[in-house]
Amino acid sequence: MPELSAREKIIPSIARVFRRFGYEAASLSLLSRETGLVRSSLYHFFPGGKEQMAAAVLDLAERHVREVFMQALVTADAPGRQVDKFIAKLTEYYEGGAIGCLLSSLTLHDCPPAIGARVANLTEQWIAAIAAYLAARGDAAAKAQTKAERAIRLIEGGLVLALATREPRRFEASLQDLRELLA
Amino acid sequence: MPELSAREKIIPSIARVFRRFGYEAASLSLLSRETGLVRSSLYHFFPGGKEQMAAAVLDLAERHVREVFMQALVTADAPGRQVDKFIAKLTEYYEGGAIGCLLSSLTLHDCPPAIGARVANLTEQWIAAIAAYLAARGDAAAKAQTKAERAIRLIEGGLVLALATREPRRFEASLQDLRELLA
DNA sequence: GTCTATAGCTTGATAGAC
DNA sequence: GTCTATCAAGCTATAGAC
Repeated sequence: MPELSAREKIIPSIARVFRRFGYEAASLSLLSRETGLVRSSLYHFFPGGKEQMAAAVLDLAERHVREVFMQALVTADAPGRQVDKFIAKLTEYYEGGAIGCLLSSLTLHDCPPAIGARVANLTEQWIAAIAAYLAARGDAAAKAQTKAERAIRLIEGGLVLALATREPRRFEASLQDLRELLA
Repeated sequence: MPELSAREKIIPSIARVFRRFGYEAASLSLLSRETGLVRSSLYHFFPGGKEQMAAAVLDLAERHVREVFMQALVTADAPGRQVDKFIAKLTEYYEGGAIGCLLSSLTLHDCPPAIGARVANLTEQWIAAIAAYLAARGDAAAKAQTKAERAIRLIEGGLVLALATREPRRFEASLQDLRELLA
């Protein structure tokens, strides 16, 4: 377990603010409150300001998709339980449908072009990773791609519905559909 | 065709800004530019400011769901084409996946409690309306409810995916799944 | 690395002329 | 009904002490 730098330690807090408020509304005051650092201290770590903070958050999200979500699909505590583990990690990250997704948070509304491009890239990576898993399981390439896109839609649609109706259990229902899709 | 008041005429423009930018980031400057009215003129129509503008936009959206989307499910140009018409109206409203949904725009990020509550209510109305359609078609009540929630997830998830990857065609793919679900 | 202080702009909202 | 003018508060960002 490598020790985290002061900079790395605050990135999850920053990520939470972006997920909750989106790019524009994630003000430095909110980021300051959530990280426990005053505004100018944030500029010490991120001279590029908000945009650099968002970029750092996306770096972490990219690693999370690779090292947590996709890793769950290749290793599991019990044999044949990869999908269960994947879904457990999703539930954990999205707090059971109580908090939104970076991908939608940052791109549903306007954000700097560079950030939007990175979100698009990360989303494609995620789809490709799920498609690769399905292909390794025996699906034909085209079928795997279609199912992977459907999987992401299930996750994102379930989150939107859960947040809009304030019924987190609707995200859980979405994950049940996801379980069937990937099984 | 009832003639529209000056107030009613600008509401669609206001709606577009909220859909594009969300509640917080939909600034009066943006609303002013889109409607062609200066800020104080907007306050003439909406003394309650942004929150009242959002409420007016939700009133319109409620009517749209009832009078356009749900109406499509009960009347069609050709017999047995209700679902096709419904999907055509969705494509039109969401501009083929190029623009987001009010429901997600307003609630994915923070917004005044009254607005959040109204979005939750509108979402439930929409689910209930689709469930009622499915029940009238012969589905059992519980099955109709599950399928209706799945339908909304398909629409919302497809929009998020289309916007995040800047690939509007992914919304169209989502609507194909919706066609199968409702058929 | 963390802070105080401050600059300069944009925000939501109000007052009042026409 | 549309405008100009204005306000206090919030915003992003910078300078510089410790």
